[in-house]
Amino acid sequence: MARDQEQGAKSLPKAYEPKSFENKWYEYWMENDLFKAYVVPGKPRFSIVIPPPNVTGALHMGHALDTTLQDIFVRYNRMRGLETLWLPGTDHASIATHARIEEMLAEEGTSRWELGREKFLERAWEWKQKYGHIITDQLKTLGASCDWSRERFTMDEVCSRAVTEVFVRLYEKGLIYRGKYMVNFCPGCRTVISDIEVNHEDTDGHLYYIKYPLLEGLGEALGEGLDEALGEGQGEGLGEEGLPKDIPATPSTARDAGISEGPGGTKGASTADSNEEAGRSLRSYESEAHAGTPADSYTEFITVATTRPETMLGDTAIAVNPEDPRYGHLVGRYAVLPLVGRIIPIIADQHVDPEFGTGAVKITPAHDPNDFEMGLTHGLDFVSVIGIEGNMTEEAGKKYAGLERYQCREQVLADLKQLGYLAKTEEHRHSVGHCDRCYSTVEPLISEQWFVKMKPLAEPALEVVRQGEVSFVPERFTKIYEHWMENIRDWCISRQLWWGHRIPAWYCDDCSEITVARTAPEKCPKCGSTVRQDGDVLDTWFSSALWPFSTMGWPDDTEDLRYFFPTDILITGYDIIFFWVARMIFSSMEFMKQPPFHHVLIHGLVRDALGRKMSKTLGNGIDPLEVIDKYGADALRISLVSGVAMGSDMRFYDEKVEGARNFCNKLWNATRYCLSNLEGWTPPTPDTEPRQGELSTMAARWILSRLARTIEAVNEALNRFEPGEAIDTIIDFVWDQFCDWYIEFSKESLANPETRKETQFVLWQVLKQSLALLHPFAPFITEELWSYLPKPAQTEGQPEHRPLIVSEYPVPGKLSIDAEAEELIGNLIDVIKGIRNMRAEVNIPTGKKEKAVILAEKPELWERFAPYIKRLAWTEPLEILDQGDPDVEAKRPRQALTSVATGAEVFLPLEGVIDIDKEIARLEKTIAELREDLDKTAKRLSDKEFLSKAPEQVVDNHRKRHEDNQEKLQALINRVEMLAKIKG
RNA sequence: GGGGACUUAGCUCAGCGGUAGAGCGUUCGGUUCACAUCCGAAAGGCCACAGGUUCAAACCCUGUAGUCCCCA
Repeated sequence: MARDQEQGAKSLPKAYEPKSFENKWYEYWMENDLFKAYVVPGKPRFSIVIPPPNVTGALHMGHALDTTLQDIFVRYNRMRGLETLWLPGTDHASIATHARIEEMLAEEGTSRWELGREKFLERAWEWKQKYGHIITDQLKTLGASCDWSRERFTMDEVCSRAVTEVFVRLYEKGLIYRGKYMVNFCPGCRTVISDIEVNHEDTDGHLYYIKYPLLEGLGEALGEGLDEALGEGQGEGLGEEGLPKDIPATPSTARDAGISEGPGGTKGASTADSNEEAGRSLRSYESEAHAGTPADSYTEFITVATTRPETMLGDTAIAVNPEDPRYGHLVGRYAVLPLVGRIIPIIADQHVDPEFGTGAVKITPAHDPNDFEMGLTHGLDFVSVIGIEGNMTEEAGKKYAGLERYQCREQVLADLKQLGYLAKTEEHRHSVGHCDRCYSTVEPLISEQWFVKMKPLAEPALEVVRQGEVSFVPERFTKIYEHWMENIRDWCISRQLWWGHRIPAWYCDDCSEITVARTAPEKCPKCGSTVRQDGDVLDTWFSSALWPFSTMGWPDDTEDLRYFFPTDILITGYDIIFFWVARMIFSSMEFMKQPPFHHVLIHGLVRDALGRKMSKTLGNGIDPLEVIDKYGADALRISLVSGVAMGSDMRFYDEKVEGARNFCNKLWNATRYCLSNLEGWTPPTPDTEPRQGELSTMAARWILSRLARTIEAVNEALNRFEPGEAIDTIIDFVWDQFCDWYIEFSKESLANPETRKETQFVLWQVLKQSLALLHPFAPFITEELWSYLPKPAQTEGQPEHRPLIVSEYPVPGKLSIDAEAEELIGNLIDVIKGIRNMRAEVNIPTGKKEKAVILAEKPELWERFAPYIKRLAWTEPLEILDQGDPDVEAKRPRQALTSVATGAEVFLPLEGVIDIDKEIARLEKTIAELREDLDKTAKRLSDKEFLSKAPEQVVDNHRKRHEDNQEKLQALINRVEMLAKIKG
């Protein structure tokens, strides 16, 4: 697609119009397979997998940032010549997809239950085929150079096979188990979710104080109701065996319900067996005799405080702290549960906080995680009163069964009040668990689910990070990861959903046999009866955890795996370290015996201009596509990384993109300038091009030296994984050094036939390398401009003849630093700035020619610089005097503005125009500043400790600065004296 | 309750041992033959506070205060 040189600058439009070429280049890269990675044994490679976006999703700023960062490293490494794979794809997002499809069904007046599993899945697949590519298409507009031929979906055949394989292997190893535990149920998503999907948030609520009547002893309770109660109790809770899976288990007691500690189960719980005897006395008893009795029938009470009064229907104990003197005498006695009439024991447990409420708390083992633990420890009964979708169960009693949980709360409160049990109500702020996805209040309840036993898997995942084989950038995230891994709890992986990987477990219709297998068994291997598969699917993250190797064909030993695995880096936001990063690490350690990547680059969140998180509910999200439409993808990309440090949140606002777009326009026009001056010029081949040290103009030596520094700094920043620093370095170079200075200098040296060719070469060289340096950050504009660059005569493997994306990244070593040129041009720039400054102070309009005089140490050097000064400081005529000239004092301008640079004094003779007093004051100000600085350096330089301990380089710098300043100071002092004399 | 981050120019943020930086905004001046999506100039900072380490601290250490996040 390289253009014919003849077209040159003429065909490059005046203004930067990203829309006119961005799509074109993406198509070009795709058509030419330039994103494609090949297995080339022995060749160094770079690989990375995308954090698969949710297939239902639309691109948001978080994706834009994440994608930009990945593309920067991908393109950087590709240009460095590594075989580079960026593997893209999406995940199936069980819950989000369900939400979409079920919403559609609701609009049609039906539901997934009515439709049935198979029909529902058909609909879901249809939906996926139709809309599933939206987000990946959007990634393309951003410029993501993914190898789309390798695109994966977590539910495609390759990935699904890996999921089944992992499930079966972990089950066979005892690392996946099924059991009844306290889990989090989200009524909004209608499924159980894992612990990390619950967000605890302080919420305003109430603390209700409820009086529980005391009984003298168990004897009192063993009235008429007891036998009945015992009889009833035995049978309770077993009923859920025959219930469909979607209805949570409602066990009555730990024993009856088969609640076990299981493998890797809850800590500190004694076994059901050992509790059998001791636990007997801690049971509660249903008692008709006490149900619905008003408070005034009793004389003694113990008051408990609770934030969730509706759960009292499931209370099976009251607990106090064993150290609490207020309650010691009550431990071992019994209380009556108001409204219900259940007789419940008062127990002592050190976990009870005496400071909370009255120091006595009600225990609802089936509906609170802490109470659940206590229930196991003390062998309490488990009464489930809240069921699926947050409605009260039969066990809550006839009056409450079927009520929605908050309605029930109101009812319970009303009843308590009426019967005289509600002691008082207080305002109270407390932590409430919300669903990460739908924000519903999560309901803790006991249910039979599948879990991954985490401890054994966590060990190697911790070790590999501790050993530094996997490192986090920034480093502080290491601690966060380690802390989580060290305190990890078992992972609930079953979900009451249909869209996803169905759990490969089959239950016998006759016996209790569970078969976990890669393919469906025809009959129960134990008794030969029919079997049915578990109805649940796995947590979406279960499949995402396998992403780095499932996508490459595992469990087969594929070429891709052998060559591209493990990947090099993973780039993602800190919000999914636990959900995803941690789980990939332990999965990979278990199945690949090595980490899935070596560096984890963590970035922050993109916030709105006010620093708020972008959210649908707030409506403050900014659509990246709109930004791209307005400013171009390159501008968006630059604005997302420029000036941003890894790991910290950033604010996004229009002005930032505008600045980035302006930079693109700058580059565009700099290119236009270069091209217009390169017409008819052919670049030399590497063997005929001028050497850096042989260039005749100081400016050329200077810009190449600055370029050398830039190349080094950019590579260094990228290797430290700091793209924000890298892009800022490039922008500074292109704008402030190349455009503002070198291009301006070149206007002179191009006009001079002796230096024209050299200048053309340098312009070409600097522009070429700038485009290359910038390409990973702004791929479209750089590829576009690159295509206009003149190409040298074709030789084998010449990088200029390849598209920029697969050309060459500038690396340190080819250009060197030229200290002399940097110093001398630095002085020149100081002189030019000095003149501009003086002119501005006396309001001489930009562009108006004025005379200037330079008194120089090396007049011949300044003669060479004269054309630059004339042009850049609008100076005409420019007189250069030799400091060594014996008549210099006579020639020195008398009435003039003065500024001093190293090696040169500059005068603006404006006789009659200048105000001598004002000029003296101006110079005095500079003198004062210089003196202050001289004091500092003098103090340092007279400090023996500084001289002996500080590095030589630092001492030298101070010395040089001191001397330069002294020289300047002397010149200024002389000048002030002279002006004073003129004034008389 | 435990852990972490942040506090630098009016605003948004870089810098994290050796002369305080950028972008935006502000003020002044500019139709200079690449660019007004621009050019030139300027103003603006006890780098939160208090101690300590060091020849040298915005940067390292210890406290304090405020803001935010994560985990329980």
